[in-house]
Amino acid sequence: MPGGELALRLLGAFRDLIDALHMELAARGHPDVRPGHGFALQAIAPAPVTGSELAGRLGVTKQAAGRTVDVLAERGYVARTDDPADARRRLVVLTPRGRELLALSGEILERLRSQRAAAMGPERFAAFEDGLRTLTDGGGGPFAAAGWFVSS
Amino acid sequence: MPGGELALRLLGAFRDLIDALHMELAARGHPDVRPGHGFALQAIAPAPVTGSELAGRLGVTKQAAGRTVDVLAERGYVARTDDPADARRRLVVLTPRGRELLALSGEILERLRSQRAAAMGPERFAAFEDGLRTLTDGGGGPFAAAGWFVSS
DNA sequence: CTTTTCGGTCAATCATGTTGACGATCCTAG
DNA sequence: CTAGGATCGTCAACATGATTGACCGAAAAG
Repeated sequence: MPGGELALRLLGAFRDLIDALHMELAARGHPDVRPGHGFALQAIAPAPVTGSELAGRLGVTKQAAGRTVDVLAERGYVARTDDPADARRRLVVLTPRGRELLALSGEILERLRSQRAAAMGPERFAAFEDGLRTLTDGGGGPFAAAGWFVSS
Repeated sequence: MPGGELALRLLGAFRDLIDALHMELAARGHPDVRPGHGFALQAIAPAPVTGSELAGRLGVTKQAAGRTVDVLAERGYVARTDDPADARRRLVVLTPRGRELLALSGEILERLRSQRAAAMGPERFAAFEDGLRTLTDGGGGPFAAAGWFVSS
C-alpha cells in the first residue's frame, strides 16, 4: 500500500463511520447536530466546563469555543449556568437532550464497529485495532482535531 | 476498543500523517500548500481536467473548485489553458512545480509509512493494512473528503 | 435555426475560524 | 485593605472556504 493510499484510507474509514453515525442520528431525532459538535459535546460531558477550558481541549480560541456553545445551546444540547463561586465563569453543562444524544451516539458507533468486526472476522479486526492503537499511542489529545484542516 | 475511540484513532492516525507531511513539505520549499490542496492536485494529476470535473471529484461546487484552482495557480502549482476543441472549457494542468510537489509528497508519505511499519513490526503492520483495506473497500471515491467536516 | 444543456464566473450569504480590545471579576503581594 | 495583574467572557473586525442563485457565452440536440 503506497503511503498516500494509507492516509486516504484512514480518512475514508473515519469518514464512513462518521457519515453513517450522523445519518442514523438524523433519522432518530437529531438532524441538526454536526460532526464538529460531537467533539465539543464529548469534551463537555465528563463535567461542567468553562468556555476557556473547552477552548483548550478543542484546540481553538475561547471565542470560537463560545460560538460553538452558542449553537449547541440554541439547539438544546447544552446550557450555560452561573458559577456561584466565581461570577466571571459561566459553566457549560449538558442538558438531558445532550446526554441522550451522547448515549445514542455511543450506541450507534458501537453497532457500526460490531458490524465491521463481523464483516471482517473478529481475529482480523482485532489485529487491525491492535495496529491502529499502536499507531496512535502517544499522539496528541483526543479532541484537538476540529479545525486543523483549513487555512489559506 | 469502544466505537467512538475507533473513530477518534482513525482520525488521529490520518492527522498525524498529514501533519508530518506538511511539516516536511514546508521545510523543503512548499510552505504554502495546505492539506486540502493535496486532494485537488491529486485529482488534477492524471490528466488535465475542467473545473466542473474537478468539482465533481472533490465533492464541492464548481465555484469552490474554481476558487481552489485560483489559489493553486497563484502559488504556481497549476495553470489554466484553453481547450482548442471547446471554447467554454478551461483545462487545468499541473506545472512543473506542481509535479515536483506531488513527487515530493509521495516520497515523504512513503517514508512516513515505512517508519510506522518499522516501529510496529512488519507483520503487525501488514495485518493492520490488510484490515484497513478491507474496511475501506467499497467506500466512496478517494477525493470526496475535502469539505465534509463543516456545516451549520 | 431554435432550444436546451453545459462550463465558467459574479454576487450575496453563511459557517467557522482568527486577532485584538475590553469590562468585570478574582487573586495575591504588599 | 488595597493596588496590580491574571483570568473569563464577550464585542468587533476580518479572513477563509463553502454554499445558493443568477447569468453569459458556447456547444449540442431537435
